[in-house]
Amino acid sequence: MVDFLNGAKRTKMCGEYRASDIGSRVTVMGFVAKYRNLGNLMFINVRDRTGVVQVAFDDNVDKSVFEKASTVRNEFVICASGVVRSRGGNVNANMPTGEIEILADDIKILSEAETTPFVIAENAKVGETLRLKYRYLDLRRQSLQNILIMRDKVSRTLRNYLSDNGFLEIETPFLGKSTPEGARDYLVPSRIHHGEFYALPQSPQIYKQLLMIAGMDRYYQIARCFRDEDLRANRQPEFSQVDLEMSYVERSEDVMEIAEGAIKKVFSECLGMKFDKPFRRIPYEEAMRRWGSDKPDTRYDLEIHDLADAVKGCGFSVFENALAAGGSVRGINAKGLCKSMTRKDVDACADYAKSCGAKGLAYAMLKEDGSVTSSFFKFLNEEQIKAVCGALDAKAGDVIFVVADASYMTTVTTLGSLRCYLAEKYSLYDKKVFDFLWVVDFPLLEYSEEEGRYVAVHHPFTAAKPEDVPLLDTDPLKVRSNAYDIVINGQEAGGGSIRIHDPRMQEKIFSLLGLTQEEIEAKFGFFVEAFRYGAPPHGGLAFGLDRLVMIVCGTDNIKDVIAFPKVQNASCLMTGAPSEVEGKQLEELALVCKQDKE
RNA sequence: GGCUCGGUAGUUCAGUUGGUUAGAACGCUAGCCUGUCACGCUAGAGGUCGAGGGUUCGAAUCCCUUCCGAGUCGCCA
Repeated sequence: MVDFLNGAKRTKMCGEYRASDIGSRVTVMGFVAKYRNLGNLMFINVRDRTGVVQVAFDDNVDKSVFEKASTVRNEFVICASGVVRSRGGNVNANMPTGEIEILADDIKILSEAETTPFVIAENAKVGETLRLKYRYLDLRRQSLQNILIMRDKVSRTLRNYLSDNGFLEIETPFLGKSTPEGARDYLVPSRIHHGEFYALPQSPQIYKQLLMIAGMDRYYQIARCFRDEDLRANRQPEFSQVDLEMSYVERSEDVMEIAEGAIKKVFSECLGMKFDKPFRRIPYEEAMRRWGSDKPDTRYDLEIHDLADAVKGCGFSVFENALAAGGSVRGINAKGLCKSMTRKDVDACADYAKSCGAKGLAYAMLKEDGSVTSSFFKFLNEEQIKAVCGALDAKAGDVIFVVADASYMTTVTTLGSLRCYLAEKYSLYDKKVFDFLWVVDFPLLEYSEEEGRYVAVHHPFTAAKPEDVPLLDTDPLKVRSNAYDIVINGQEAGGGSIRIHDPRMQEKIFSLLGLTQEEIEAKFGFFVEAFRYGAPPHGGLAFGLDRLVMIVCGTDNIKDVIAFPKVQNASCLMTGAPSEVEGKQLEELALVCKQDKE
C-alpha cells in the first residue's frame, strides 16, 4: 500500500470507529463530506463507503496544520492522522461514530475538488438527469452505495449457494448468433465478414443447454443479457441474470426446489427473514382466474369473482352481450374504500380500465349509510343485487367494480391491472411484507394473430407436461408446459423450465411454431444436432438479478440498482453513448455512416 | 410510433392578467467566530428563463417548430 502521510497507513474505514478506539493513534482517508470552521476550531466529516467520521482540528495543537485544514472544501480527498478521543458532552447520537472524534495533528490533501454540480448529501433534492450525467458523484451518496453493497451481497450469496450445490460458474460468449425469436437483438457487425453480424445474447439459453450436453452437469453464471427494446422503470437494455441449468431433472419441482432454496438464502442472508414453509404453487389458469395476472401480487385481497350466474337474465345489454358472445362478467370488491373514494376517483378507475382494454367499467359504491351509487344496479332485481354482493362478499362501505367483455382474457387482465392500481393508489398492502409464490403449468403455446402462427409462451426449448403431449397433435393451445415463474410482490423475479432433450420432440415443436426444415437448419441446426449425440434430461431457471436487488432494497426504479444505467432512450447521459464513430471504423465494417445517408 | 408530465441562478423551486432592474432557499466566494454536527453572523458573485421562429409597443408568461428528460401504452420468446 502507498504511504500517504508520513509513513502512516489507513487504520480502518471511516464508519468503523467506535468508543473502543478511544486513545488509539489512527489515520483516516476519505472524501470531505462537510466541514465546519469555527475560527480556531474546525470539524471535518470524512466519508467513505462505510460511513462518516468527524475529524477535529484545533488551532492550539498545530497552527500550520489548522491553516492547511482550513483550505479544505467539500469533496476534497484527504488523509488525516491523530488520536481518537471521546466527544464528551457533545456526542452525536445520529451517527454510528458519533461518540468519538479524531483530534488531528496532521493532514494531507490527496486531491482537490471543484465545486460539484450538485451537493452530495442524502437529503439533497437533485433531478435524475443531472445525477445520471455525473453518476460517479451521485454514487458517492450513502444510499446508492448501500444498494451496490447489497447487490454484492445478493450475488455473493447466490454464488456461494449454487457452488455449495454443485454448480460450476462458466462464462458464455457475448458475441453469438442471432436467433430472432423474442426480443430485438443488439447486433455487432463483423469486420472480417462484411454484411454479417454477431448478436449480443438475450440470454445464454442455448449455451447453457449445450453445457448440459457437454456433461458439465450443473452450471450457473451471472450473465449480462441484452435486449433492444424500449426501457421502463424496471427494464434496462442490458441487465443481469443469475442463470442456472442442471442435468438429470425431469420434473419442474426438481429445479424449483434448488431455486426456492436460493431465494430463501438471499432473503435470510440479506434481510434476516425466516422461512418455515414452501412457497405457494399456483397454476397459471388459477392465477389468471383469481388475480388476472401471470404474476399476481397476493399481499392484498381484491380477488376476481365470476358474476355470470348472479347477473344472468338481468337485461343489461353490456352484461348480456358479453355472456352471449361467450365472454364473462367478473368483478372485484375494493373493501372499505367507499369512504376514501369520490365519484371522480371512480371515473379515474374507469379510464384506467379502458386503457387496459375494457370497453367500460361498471361500479357500485355501497355507502356506509346504506345508500348506493351504482352504474348498473338499476338493471338488477333485488335478488340479483344480493347475488352480486354475495359473490363478492360486499357490504356497506365497499366499492364494487365489474368488467364485462366478450373476451375472458380482457375481463380478467383488466380487473387484474385495476386491483394493482387500487392497491398502489390506496396503499392496500404493507410494504414490509413479502409475497413469494410460484406460477406453474403455463400454456406451452399461444396463437399470435399478428404473425398468424403459434408462438412459444416461454421459449421454443420448453418441454410440455408429459400428460399433455398427446394434445400437441389435437389441441396445441391446451398443452401445458413444464415451465415455472417465481413471483415476488407481483414482480416476475425469475423463470425457467424443463427443456426438451429429445431431438424428435424439438423438431416437432419447431414445426408447430411454423418453422420450415430450412429455417430450423439455418437457425438452430447446430443445436438440434447436438441433441443427437446424447443429451441428459435437463432444466433450469434464471433470476433477474436487478429486480431481485430492487425488491431486497425496496426501490421501484431499476436505475437505482445499476451502477451506470441507461436512460429512457437507451443512451448514457454520462458517456454520451451511443455516439457516431469515425468513418475509418465504418469503412472497415463496410457500413455507411449517418452523414453519408443524409 | 402513441399518450401524459416537466425544462427559470451551480442545485431545488417561486414568478400574478403579457408590463419597472426575473426572486427565495441551499450551494459558492471573502471576512469574523474554540464545541460544531443542516454551525452561526456579515458582505458578495452568480441568469442565452432548453433552443429557434412568430404574435405584440412590450414575452419567462401566448402560438408554432425543435431539443432534452420522466412515466406509460405498443414492444419485452
